This record gives sequence, C-alpha cells and structure tokens, in this order.
Amino acid sequence: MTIKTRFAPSPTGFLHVGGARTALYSWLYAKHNGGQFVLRIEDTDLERSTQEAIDAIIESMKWLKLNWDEGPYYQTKRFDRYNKLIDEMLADGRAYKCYCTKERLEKLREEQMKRGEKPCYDGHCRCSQEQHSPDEPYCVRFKNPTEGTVKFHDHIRGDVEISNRELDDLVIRRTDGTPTYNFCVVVDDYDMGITHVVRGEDHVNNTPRQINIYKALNAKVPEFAHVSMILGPDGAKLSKRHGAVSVMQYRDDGFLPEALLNYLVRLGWGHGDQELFSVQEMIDLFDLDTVSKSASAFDLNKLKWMNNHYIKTLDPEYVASHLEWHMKDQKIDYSKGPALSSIVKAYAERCSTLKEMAEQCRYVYEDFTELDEAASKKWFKANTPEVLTRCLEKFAAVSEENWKAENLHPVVESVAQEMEIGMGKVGMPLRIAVTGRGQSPGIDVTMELIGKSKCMERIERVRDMLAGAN
RNA sequence: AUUCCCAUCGUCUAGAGGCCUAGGACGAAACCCUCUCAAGGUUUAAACACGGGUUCGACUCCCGUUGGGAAUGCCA
Repeated sequence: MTIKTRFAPSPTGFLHVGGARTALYSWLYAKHNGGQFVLRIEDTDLERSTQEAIDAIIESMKWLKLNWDEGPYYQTKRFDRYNKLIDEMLADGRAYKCYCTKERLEKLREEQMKRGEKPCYDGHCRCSQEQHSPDEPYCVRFKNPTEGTVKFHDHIRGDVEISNRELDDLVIRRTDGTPTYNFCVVVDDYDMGITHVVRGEDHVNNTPRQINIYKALNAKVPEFAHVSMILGPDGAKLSKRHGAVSVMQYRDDGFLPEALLNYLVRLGWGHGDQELFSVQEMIDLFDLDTVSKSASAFDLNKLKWMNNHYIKTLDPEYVASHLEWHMKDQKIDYSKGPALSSIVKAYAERCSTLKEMAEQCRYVYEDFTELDEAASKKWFKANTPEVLTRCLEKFAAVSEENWKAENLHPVVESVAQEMEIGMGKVGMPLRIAVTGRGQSPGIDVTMELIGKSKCMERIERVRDMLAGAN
C-alpha cells in the first residue's frame, strides 16, 4: 500500500508554527515511506476563509520547501460531490433533516448545562413525525449510532476509545446548503486515498464522529496521528502575544528554513541524543510512533542557536541568497561592495539571525556619521591620534589589490609592537573609526570588506577629529 | 458539568522493569582562548508532580489524586 498523507489547513489566518510542524510531520512520514503528500485547503467556512490566507499558507509551504505531490485542492470546489453524498444519505436514512431553530437549540443547551449535563443535540428531529412544508429551512444531521463504542489506534496517542452515547447527531449540511467540516474531511480523505491522517490534537475528539461517517459511507477508515499543541514560553497556548507565530514572521525575523524545520522536528520528537538533522536525515529517521504525546513550549533561544548553526555551516552562497532578502528589506544597497557570501563568512559566528547580519554589516556598504559613544569613551585615549596616524602611514603602503586581511593583520601588529601597547589598543580605535561601532568581525577582515579607500577616509576623519579636540 | 488527552532539569528531549549515582541539547553560572563582540573549549548547578499497588526490583506497568490542555458549534 502506498502511503498518502495530507496537510489540510483552513485559510483563516497565516500558517502558524504549530501548523507548520504538523505539516512537516505529515510530509516526513510520506517521504520516509516513499509515499505521497497532498495539500488541501479546507475553506468550507465561507465567512472566515480569505484568499490572503491561502496565499500566505502556500508561500509558507514553499519557503519551508514542503513540496506537495497533489493539490492544492479546495473544498469549495467540491461542494457538488459532498451534496450528492448527503442527498444519498438523506434518501436512505443515514442522515435526516433537522428543522430545529437556533432558539430551540440554545435553550436546550442552556437547560442541559444547568442540569450539569454535557450539551448535546437531543435528536428531536431524528424521530419526529412533524410535517414540514417544502420551503421550510432545514439543515442535515448525521445519524450517529446510539450504541457501542468507537475505538481507534492513534500513532502518537495509542488506543483511544469513546462511547457512542457521548456523540450526538452532528450537522453535516448547514441551512444555507453548505456542507460542514466534519463531513468534508471524511469525504476528501476517502476520495483522495489518504492512508494516514496527521493533524492537530484538537481533532482527537472529532475522530470518533468521523469514523462513524466513514463507516456510514462504507469507506475504509484511515490511520490517525494527533500531534500535540505548541505552547508559549509561559505554558499557555502559543499566540501572537508571545511574539512571532506565523512562519512568514520567522522568515522576516531572519531565520533560515533549515533552522525552523530542524527546530520544529525536535520540538516533539527525538532520535537519541541527536539535535541537528538535515532534511534528508529527518526523512530517514522520522517516525510518527515516537512523537511525544505532551504539549511542548516554544523556545526562541534554541531556535536562534540552531539558526546560528545553519548560518555557520550551510553553503555561504546559499545563506547569502537569504541574506539578500534582508538587505533589500533593510534597504541597504549592496551592489557596490563585497559579495554577500563574503559577508556571511565574516559575520556568521556573531549573528543568530540574518536580520541581525544585515543590520551589522551596514557600514560595509554605507557611510555613517555617528560613532558609538560608549566604545569611543572606553577606547579613545590620548595616544589614539598617534596610533591612527601610524596605521594610516603603513596602510598607505598597502596597495588596493593587496588589501587583504592577511596583509592588514601584520600592520596592526607592528603598530602595537612599535608603540609597545596591546593589540586591543590599536584594534579597537581602528574598529571604531572604520565601523563606528564597538564590535565587528576581526579588524583585519572587516577592513578588507570595507575596502582601502573607505578605510583610509574613515580613519583619517576620526584621527583629525580627535587631534583637533586635543 | 461531562467526555477525551497529557505529566523527566527553567525549556526541548533520551529512557520501552535492573544498563539511572537519570544521559544529551538550549538557556544560566564559572574558567580558558582573545583586537571587540561572538564563536569555540573545559567545568558546574538543575528533573522522574504526588499517593497507592504489581514485582526480587519501577522513571518505566496498573489504579487513584493533583495539576494542565482539548472537545462538547449550522468554526475548522
């Protein structure tokens, strides 16, 4: 049997990291088993579904490189199919028309709550003999079995069993004629040949109802895996007030898809002591049956650590292609300076995000007027003009084409030696002069990146400024 | 209220009855390295929610308590 999984988000908002993890697990399971992965948009809620959300979900999936073999399918395009089945069920009594008004249902619920009962539809129209005129509005309810229990084996949770007495007759077609989610998923998963349904934990309670529908449709029941929730750092359900929740926000904040994927796969799953997984390793090693049952808290620090790891270890050209996005985002014109891959090489170890990297390397491409105050105060001494002057003299002797870190480093060293001061007393004033900041990559590589003419200009300017002040 | 689900360091996890004096990672602390900031290296602190069973033996199995979460929609 070919394994076929799907990811079926409802387009009511952006792709949440929780949804992304579910999609990843589903995708990995299919890939691991040489199966197929389907993307389906569950847009039966006409009120809340938006094209904007559909676009955002697709963009997120593409950014994460979670490619799908089929789809995207849209439930709204399959209404005829659902309604045909519902009509058939209506005809042979697997479903029935319900004329109950909202008011009656509300009252019923209130009374049940008051009595301390679980609010459930009472089956009023299931057995009613009332006559209704053809133009009276109605919805359609599924005739759920009243006896017995529903059992299923969940790949993550194990065996789950619930009594049919807990389940009421759910609405499968609204009064306005549109079918509802619990019915559509079943029909879709059946029609599309889904063998394994991997989805969020919030669907565990719906599963028994859906299994009953599968049976009513005489369809093969797929296997299930319900993935737990993702919590914020405070243990509450992860939401916007915790910071970034949408996949695109992580892109905007400077994360690499490789890092997000690795972080997400480890959040709820492990393979011994291994922390770092390439996508191929994930595919080879991932297993639904060992996914953690409990909810897990999102730890931004660990994601940052992983992001830094991938910034350092992935091909600099590749990382640069992502950095490019942030350079544009921050409106830094990088066309007249060093290649972005050389920025990646120099800044990788000191940046946990690409957004930071873009911010930090700005002075390589643009001039600045302000110098970091704290750093200046700490490192600019009485002898600084002399230090800078000596550097300037020696740097002048280095040609443009020899303006390389390995040739610049000896200059700094020799100035320190000649003046009998530490490297820091030379390097730091230089760094501040050339970058305007108190921190940067090694002073030699930094100067190489900035280039000779700009370095000379900047050093001179600061030297003159300090000399003038004395 | 009812039903279902969950429970190992602050966080993510390893652990499928003896391998556990509970391992790793992030974070934290300390030290080393060092031209800054990082990165890197070494080290330290830090957990089996509680109570009963079962067993020669329980982090691991069972029951209960407590604490979280979800569902009970003509949302998905």
